Amino acid sequence: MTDHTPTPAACFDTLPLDAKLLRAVADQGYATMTPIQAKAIPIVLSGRDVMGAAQTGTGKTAAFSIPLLQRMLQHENSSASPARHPVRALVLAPTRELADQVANNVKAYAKHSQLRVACVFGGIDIKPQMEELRRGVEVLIATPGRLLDHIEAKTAALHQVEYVVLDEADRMLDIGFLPDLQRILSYLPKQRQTLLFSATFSTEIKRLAQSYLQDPELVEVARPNATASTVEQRFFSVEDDDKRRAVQYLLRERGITQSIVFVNSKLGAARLARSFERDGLKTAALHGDKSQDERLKSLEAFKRGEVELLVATDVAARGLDIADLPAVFNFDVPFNAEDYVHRIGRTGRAGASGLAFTLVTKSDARLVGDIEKLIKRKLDLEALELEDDRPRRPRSDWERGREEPGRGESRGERGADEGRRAAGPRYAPQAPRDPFFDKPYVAPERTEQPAWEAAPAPTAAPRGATGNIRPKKKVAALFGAKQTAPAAES
DNA sequence: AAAAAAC
Repeated sequence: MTDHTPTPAACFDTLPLDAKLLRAVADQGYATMTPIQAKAIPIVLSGRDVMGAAQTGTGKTAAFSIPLLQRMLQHENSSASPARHPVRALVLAPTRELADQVANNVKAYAKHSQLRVACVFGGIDIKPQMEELRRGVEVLIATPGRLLDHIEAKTAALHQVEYVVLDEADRMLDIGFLPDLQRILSYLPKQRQTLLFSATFSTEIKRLAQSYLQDPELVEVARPNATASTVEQRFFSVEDDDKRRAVQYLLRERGITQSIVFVNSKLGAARLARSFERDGLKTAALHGDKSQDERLKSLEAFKRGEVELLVATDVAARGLDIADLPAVFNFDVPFNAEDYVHRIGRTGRAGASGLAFTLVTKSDARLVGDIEKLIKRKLDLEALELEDDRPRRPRSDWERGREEPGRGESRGERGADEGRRAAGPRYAPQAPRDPFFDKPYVAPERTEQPAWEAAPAPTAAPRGATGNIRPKKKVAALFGAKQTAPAAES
């Protein structure tokens, strides 16, 4: 008896796809389908509505855009009015960056066809978008607000839409886009194919699907709340004041060339980015208080490898696809456990391995408990013992402001901590001793084998060797007995 | 506690 060998992944060229699409897929370097593609593409080709649960980074965009393009190509010549080109496919996404990214993917798949793909979102001049729409667009990717602007300005005619995709639908509901979605969908023909993708199937999502999808087929590849097994998740107990140093320590310790540092507030992101920049790290910020132009520039610089750290709010948590991103930091524990899953989903994409480091302070105990419940895993906290041999700049006024008496609860603890710090001048400016801080930042080379894979393997993490990371403790042990009873109270 | 989106 032969034991069952894994079934070989199906290739795109086994699908009944137009040669133009197959060529575009091959141009992208894809041969085999991901699980969601293998499941969803035939269903979409059959014309059925789809309700898809797929983690980001699973090839979701290709899973819906390739079969939709195929269906559009099949009917390319049957267009009633060849002179005019109404929007035939509409894709809605929750954030501007996501819309832009989806559009770039769809454009790549459509590049050998005559189908025109455009993207509209807010924060940038509407006039070029109007001009592009006026010239004619078959596939439109949009964020809801700006699309409504175009509808009102009568620059987007949606009365001929045949295909609709609601991407990251749960996020769109979170943001409060439901009224906008309802309005947009009311402009569309009832006779259409609708695809809905969501990380979770909450009651709200189910209700949305019930209203706007017809007899949808459920496509589920990974448990919606599962985290990629290829991501090494570590939780470090730190104090607020040590977070920045902890990040820099871990970057060095694990040889991380690039990472996203997630924070909970826009202001926090701006400040932290400035601090890292002052520390000599090539840093960019990405949050909703930046102009759209700056946001796109930050993201592009990061994707090109010119920027080492991207300090971001949850605007970057979902869906963004950054190739070979070795690590993600949760500088702040996210308020919603679900966002934790999305944040760490930026790394370890497409089967690559990744690191997800979360910095936990005492006040985060409850949030960590929420994460434990969501990912159904017991989490261990590790203590970082940061040596005080790092060159430090004087703290900013803001940082000093944080030490006002009466803020935070860790006054007592801090006394002992200050004693330890007294061993070395913590903030005294001095010449950098560490080559890490000396050498100018060099953009990491994009190679087949990412540089970080050469870094110490997860199991060979030099914790013991350096003695800088103390053994793991149960969350409960660090935060008191409250955490031991995960059962919902009251 | 906050973030995301239209002006």
